[in-house]
Amino acid sequence: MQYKEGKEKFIKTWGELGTNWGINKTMGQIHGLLLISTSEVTTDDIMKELHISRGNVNMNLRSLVEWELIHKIEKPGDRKDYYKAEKDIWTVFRQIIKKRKEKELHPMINLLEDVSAIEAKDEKSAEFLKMMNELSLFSNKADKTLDNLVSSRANILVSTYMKFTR
Amino acid sequence: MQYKEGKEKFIKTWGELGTNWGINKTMGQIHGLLLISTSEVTTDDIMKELHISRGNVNMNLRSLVEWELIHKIEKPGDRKDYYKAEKDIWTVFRQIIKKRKEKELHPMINLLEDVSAIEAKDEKSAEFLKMMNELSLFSNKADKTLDNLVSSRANILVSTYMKFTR
DNA sequence: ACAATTGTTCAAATAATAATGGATTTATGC
DNA sequence: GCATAAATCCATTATTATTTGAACAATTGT
Repeated sequence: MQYKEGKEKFIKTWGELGTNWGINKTMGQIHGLLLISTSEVTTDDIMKELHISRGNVNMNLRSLVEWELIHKIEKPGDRKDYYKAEKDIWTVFRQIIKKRKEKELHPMINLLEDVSAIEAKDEKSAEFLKMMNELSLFSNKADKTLDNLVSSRANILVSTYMKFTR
Repeated sequence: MQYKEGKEKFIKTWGELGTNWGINKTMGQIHGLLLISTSEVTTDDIMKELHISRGNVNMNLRSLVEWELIHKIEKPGDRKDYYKAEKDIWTVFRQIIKKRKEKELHPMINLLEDVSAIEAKDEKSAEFLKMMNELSLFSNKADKTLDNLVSSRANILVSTYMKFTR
């Protein structure tokens, strides 16, 4: 396989993967492109490479920066913006977990707390409360577990471990 | 808050959550409805409750059965199909992990293996291979970790643990 | 101050995804 | 085996999400 083919396959697949992680296809493709770039890239580089419009690139770059998956680099004496990806995979993973926790887990935890306020006056509401309680226990446990994963030095531990288990 | 309101909020939120987990909105809502039902439900029950068409219910019930998040129940002397949800949250979670692993992680692992076949003949391809290797290490580690999570008796352990950490 | 370059916004167009509802198939009781 | 009820399929329609591109704003060098 040639480099070019591999690159294209990777970008395509990375984009598809993104759609399952709260990252849309183009956003994923841009991220994939930056991940394998040896140098910083500009909006025009991306437009040319992925055949997408300036507006699209701009919006998705903003999202990626917001997710802290890429970094903007301003060069003195150059009015272009340059971007480079966070290349530490573990950090990328943690960033995504962090974002998804905010977007998904927390609203659910809040909801479960809210709806626990109903009265258990019959079988239906009793069953409902029972399920809400189980979901609460689970969600809160998951929240804590993910916090550990994200905030801890697990980074180093896993990176080291990985070297021995490939 | 009344039961009815709580129920509606839960179903709505569960549906929205689903969209982030490879489960579409309606599929999530049906799952939510079954999760809090005290008895087995039929297609007509769901149509009435969620105001959606028979075809839609049918398609999504099939997906839910395929994901093993709900079970079909056939009653002798009754030609209707009944459904009930898997109510053990840990099992639900494991089922979703299992499905997503197949759908997302495995294609990625395969891709990474494929593209590792390119030659490292210049800086770009060397960098590319380096990143593919890091992603491989990470993906394979994740795969194994999730396997443990899904297949092991962690079920019992976590359920027990959860009782003490709420 | 002006021209040139780059970045940003957003309404409209397009594409992707999901839902409908009628046609068809399947299963069951009589 | 026939009538009927339920399930399934799927072409069409509706909805939602994404992309475009042109207008506008910001920045910098001259």
